[in-house]
Amino acid sequence: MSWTDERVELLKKMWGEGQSASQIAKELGGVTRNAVIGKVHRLGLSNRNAGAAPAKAEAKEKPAPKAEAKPKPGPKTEPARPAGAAAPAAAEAKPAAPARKQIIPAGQPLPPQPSANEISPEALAKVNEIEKKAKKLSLMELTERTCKWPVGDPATENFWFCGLPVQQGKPYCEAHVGVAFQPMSSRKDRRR
DNA sequence: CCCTGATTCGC
DNA sequence: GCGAATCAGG
Repeated sequence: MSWTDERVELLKKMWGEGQSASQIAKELGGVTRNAVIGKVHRLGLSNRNAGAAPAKAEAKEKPAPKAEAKPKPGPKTEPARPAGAAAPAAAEAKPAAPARKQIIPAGQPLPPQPSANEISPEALAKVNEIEKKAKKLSLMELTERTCKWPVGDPATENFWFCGLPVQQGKPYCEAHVGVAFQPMSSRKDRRR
């Protein structure tokens, strides 16, 4: 595969969105993350920060900068370099969820959720919290590293998958891993 | 161990 | 220019 215009464009786009090199590589296909990173650097867009945190002051090194570089030969004042400031990742506009109270209905045919088991109350609270931040992805939007925790009623319109970054290895995000993998305890009364 | 980006350097 | 290998973190 070669770096065609399209591919480079997608690379720029994704990198700008903060996607990781490996994700981009995967998306592009035919290249490794190394290739992506290499390209990113060659394109000179390694800095994902444009005009942010110039705090650091490093003007040292290069004791003999022979030729004098004229940083601003132009007479006009330049705004430094807006570079690819791009969008700072403003969260997607939430489709103003009409039915915001999607509290899980009573023990319905819900997936793994141990319903009101005795999971760490904290864990549950945590889940409720992150579910607000959930990406609310559809089945087809799920990827290798998006939390596949289902939320809502599959038979309803307001059904989606968490979609947050998964915990490495697991199929769920940190919060959901917390409630998904419980050391099955409570139900120890197998009166079979 | 999984991952991340950064750099090097032979091609 | 390209990207595998390697490095340096998390």
